[in-house]
This record gives sequence, C-alpha cells and structure tokens, in this order.
Amino acid sequence: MVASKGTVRRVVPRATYHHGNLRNALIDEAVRRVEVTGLRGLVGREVSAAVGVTPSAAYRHFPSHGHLLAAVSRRAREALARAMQEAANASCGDAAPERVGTKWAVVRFDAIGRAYIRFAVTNPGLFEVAFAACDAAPDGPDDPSPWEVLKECLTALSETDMMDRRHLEAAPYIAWSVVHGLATVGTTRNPDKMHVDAIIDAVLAGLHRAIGVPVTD
Amino acid sequence: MVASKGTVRRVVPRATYHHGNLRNALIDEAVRRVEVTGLRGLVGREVSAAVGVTPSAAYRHFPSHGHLLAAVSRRAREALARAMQEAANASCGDAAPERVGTKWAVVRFDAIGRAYIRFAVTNPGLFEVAFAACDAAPDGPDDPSPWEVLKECLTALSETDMMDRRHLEAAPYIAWSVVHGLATVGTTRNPDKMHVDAIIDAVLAGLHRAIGVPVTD
DNA sequence: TGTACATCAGTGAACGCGCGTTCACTGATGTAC
DNA sequence: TGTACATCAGTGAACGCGCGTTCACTGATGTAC
Repeated sequence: MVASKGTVRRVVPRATYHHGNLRNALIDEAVRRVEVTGLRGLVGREVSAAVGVTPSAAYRHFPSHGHLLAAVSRRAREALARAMQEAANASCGDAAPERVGTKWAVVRFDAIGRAYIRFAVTNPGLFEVAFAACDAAPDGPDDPSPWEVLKECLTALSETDMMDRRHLEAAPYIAWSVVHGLATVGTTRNPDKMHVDAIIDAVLAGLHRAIGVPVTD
Repeated sequence: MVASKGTVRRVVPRATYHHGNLRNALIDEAVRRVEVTGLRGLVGREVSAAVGVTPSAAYRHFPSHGHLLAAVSRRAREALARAMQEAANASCGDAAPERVGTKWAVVRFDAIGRAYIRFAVTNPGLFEVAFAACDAAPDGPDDPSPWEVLKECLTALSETDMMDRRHLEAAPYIAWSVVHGLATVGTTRNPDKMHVDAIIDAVLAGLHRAIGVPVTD
C-alpha cells in the first residue's frame, strides 16, 4: 500500500515524547532522501515525517531549511572524501607500501580520481548536493575533506618523485578541475560516442601529463 | 515604484490581440531573467506577464514548463558558443593568420578556454541553465555548439602541428573536463587562497601539457 | 527525599504564497465560394 | 468584392497542491532548595 501523494504521515512512531537525537536523525534521513531524489528531494516536511516528528520540530534544530541543506551538503562532501580515502587504501591491497615500489603514490592518486568519478556516477543525488549553492554556512569544516585528501595524495606524489615538483602548487587546482569536470559533464555529455571507460582512462592520462607524472610501465 | 512581490502584472501592453511572435518573445524574456536570477528565476507566469500575455497563452507554444526550460538552455549554450567564437576571432586581432605565425592555433585555443571561463564567471545564471538537467528534449541542435567550436580549434591545433596528434581523439574530452571543471568549481571553491587569475593560467598551462601543446616562448 | 519551577523539545493547526496547469470562452485571421 | 466559416492565438478565472514557516500550546527533564 502506497501513501497518497502529499500525505504527511508519521512513519516512525516514537515511544518517548522527546526524540533525543533529532538533529542527527533529520540529517541522516535527509541524506537518505537526497541519495534517491537529489536536491529536489530535500523537503523538510517529508524529512520530519519520516523521522516521526512534526514539521515544526525541525525548527528547534535548524533556523531554516537552508541550514539543513548546508548540513546535508557537508555530509555529502564528507562521504565523497571517505570514498576517496577508502579507494586510496584499497588500491595498495594488503601489501606494504614497499612491496608496491615507488609507484604506490601514483596508484593512490589514480584511485582517488576514479573514486571521485565513481561517486558522482553512482551517487548523482549526493554529488549534486555536495556542490550545490547553499544560502547558509555549513555547521563546521568538512572532516574528512575531499580537498585535503587530494592534497595528501599530491604531496605523497611529490615526495616520492613521481610528479614534477614545479607543478605542486597548481596541481590540486589542475587535478580538481579535470576530475570534477569529467565527473560533471564529461560523463553525461558525450557527443562523439567514445566509450565512457575509455574517456575516463584518457582524461586521467592527460592529468598525468598535466602535472608531470612520469610515464612508467 | 515597485510592484509588490508576487503580483502578476502586464508589463508590456500590446496593440494587437495576437502577439505575432510570442514563442520567441517568451524565450528572449526567459533568457533575460535567467541571466539575473539563474535557474530559479525561470517562472512561467512572470515571463508571460513581462511579455504582456496571460500565463495560459504560453501553452499554445510550449507543452509544458520543461519545454521552455529546454529551449532556454539551448539558447544559453549557443550564447556560450558564440562567446567562444568571438574570443577566438578577436584573439588574432585584424592580423591575417600568416602574420601570427604557426602559433595562431594555440592563441585561438587558449582564447576559447578563457572565454568559456569568463562566460561562466560573468554569466553564472546562463551558465547554470546551459548545463541544467532538462526533462524535455531541446527544440533543435545547438547552433553554434560549444563542443563543435572546441573541436574546430583542436583540429586546427593538430593540423598546424601544435599538439600531439596521438591525443587528438581524447583531446576534446580532456579540454572540456579541465575547462568546465575550472569554470564550475575551480573558481568558486578555493581553499588555498591562490589568486584566481593565477589559477586559470596554471590550469590552462596544465591543459597544454595534457594534450601535448609544445612549449614555445 | 520530595517538591517547585525554569527550561527545553516536542505538538497541531493554520497561514500564505508561489506556481504550473486547465478550461470554457472570445477576438482576429485567412480561405473557399 | 463580399460573406460564411474553420482555425488559430489569445483571455480570465480558478484549481490544486506543495512547502516553508509561525504560534500558542503541552509534555518531559533536570536542577535548586
């Protein structure tokens, strides 16, 4: 049985009058909805109802809708950063860094780029919200932060001599632009019908050249 | 005197009962509004009112709001393409191609990249709409098309031996990703406080390396 | 240990407006005869 | 050249719903004495 459209229904009945952790519950639920519907799916009344609370209850925790959005947006960026970190760690397998040789920094760097794109493709809703314009300021700094994850990988690249040091300052901007552009528009707009995986490979190879990663194998 | 918010007011009174060119007038007005307010500023009732017509009149020309949006989106992309073309042509000045030497293709290529970014920065509303997700299909192919403008510049680059031919197939994807990413997020998110112009220069230099444009002067 | 009271986190109902869309209508246009 | 009539492009009024937000309220919690 499906609830009729527009019906605000209490989905999770509570035992206690006080919820106890409403703020986090609202954000969690909002994230869940955004994953499915994207930015447009973030409607306060529905989020409140799903959590088992009246629409007005949310105003005890967020001054306005925009503040909830900002919190969700931050969560989305953090999820992206975590996906990048996990991909980076998984890329080396269980092998110790020395087993992988000096290339390990390159492997990690590629892994976070691919993870970024994969996140955008498999999680378009979250990705949209992560970089959506918010009226309100986020409730805190991103932790982890995609930008910081990227920079760590780049300094590793530089310290193992696997990139041109002259490009270190500009590298984060170059890498971010390439990968974000690819994630945003490169995979959806594809007038010539090049294979998507081939596009990703080709663009990431271009990124190597742009920041001076030496050609190995 | 300012019309009170939400008042639907006929702004342009017409002499004739029939408008004569309503479809185009609606698109023009919609573009004008989007320039100021972005995607959110595209509300059918206001557009109709501004043109001097009843909200329902628009439905003679567009089956739904989404179709108007698609038409506006196409116009925005065409405006972007035109900005790129103009910048390309202006980049050579009035000099004949031979006066500029073999570098002219590089100059043009840089010009369209910078024009793309400039368009995004000075026209955020149009830029947003140009790549917004539309429910409806556009009313026709982009003419001119940003993608085609880019490819023309790239083949010119290749034919004058100013880029690595091996990258010709991938080059449009690389260039598009870099420049679009830079336009979207590189200029707004800037955690390290690098100067914006310096970022643009550095990223475009990276693009040269990515597609193998030889280092000249 | 019990009681009074401030404080906090919810409820429930309604406000108010924005905005896409519909529908029966009417004024203008052009074409056939 | 004039008249009848189909067709097209508008009007005006209303529908209907989505959704953020407010406000007076009440139930629960914890702290001072």
